Amino acid sequence: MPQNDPLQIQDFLPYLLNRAAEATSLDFQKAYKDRYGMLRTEWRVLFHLGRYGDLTAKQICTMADLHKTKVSRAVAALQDKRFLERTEVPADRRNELLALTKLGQSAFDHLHQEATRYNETLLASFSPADQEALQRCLKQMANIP
Amino acid sequence: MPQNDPLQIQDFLPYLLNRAAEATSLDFQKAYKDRYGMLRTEWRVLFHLGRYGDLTAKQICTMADLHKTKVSRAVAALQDKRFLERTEVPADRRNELLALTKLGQSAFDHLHQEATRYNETLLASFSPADQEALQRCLKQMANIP
DNA sequence: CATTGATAGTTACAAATGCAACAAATATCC
DNA sequence: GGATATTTGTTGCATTTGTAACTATCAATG
Repeated sequence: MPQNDPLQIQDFLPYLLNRAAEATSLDFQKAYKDRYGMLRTEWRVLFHLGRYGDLTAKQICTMADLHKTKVSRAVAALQDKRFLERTEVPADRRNELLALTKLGQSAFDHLHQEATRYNETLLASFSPADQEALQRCLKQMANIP
Repeated sequence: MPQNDPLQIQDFLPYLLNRAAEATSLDFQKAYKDRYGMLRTEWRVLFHLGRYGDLTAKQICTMADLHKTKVSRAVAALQDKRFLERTEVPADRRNELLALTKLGQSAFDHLHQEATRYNETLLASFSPADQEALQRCLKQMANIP
């Protein structure tokens, strides 16, 4: 049984994933930070509402695996910026349904387009087989179906 | 030219990478957080010193792509916990060479073993081809040679 | 060698995060 | 139907991070 070389830091997946995540996130941040004054979590929440329709905060927590505190503050910030509105759900007044405003919708439309373009550019440098392997492995590690 | 489906959040690489990075990092954190009281950046710095020998803070900044502030604080914390010592470099007194203590070395030995095991377990669920594709794509996105 | 500029590292302050405690509404169980 | 538990969401406080300003040392240029 051969003794392998000692693990290098750049082969340690949590490290490698963090570096790749930070590099790409900081890169894409250029699309929303200055223009819309959003933070990363706000952009994530906006994406969910724009792409998947009106949701409650709890639903976003579950879908995005975000802590309710983080979502609560992102929602408040998006509301301050007039990107979304809350409407009470009479059936269960603990819930508040979150919906994008016209402004929020147009920001989403633009950013979703940018995200699509960015993603395509990133993926374009990999072979189709690599793209497929990458997505499959990442989803498994992230516990995403 | 076919119009693809609108991009899903779980196919957006910065998001997917962040989720995978968080999931694996939180998982591996179990190895060092309670037992050694380290934060993620401290563990990273420890790894560099243990794996690559004595380094200056600046060298760690460059290698790990970390801001000097973060490294400065991680080094101070590791020093407080007696995991490393600083020695002045007479040739250039701006530099301080960082070296693990016996305690730091033994923590590294243990954690490096844990990291190796953790990494192997993670990778074991992927085919060799997938493993190779994953590492290649991640390194490219992270700008790591 | 004196002035200016660059580099290594620290610190101060503001912003963001995590965690626990909290309030309000609903569900459960006797 | 009333006590208790659970769920949704917010708030307060401590910790962590990011940014910019700072100190100290060295390099370069006249």
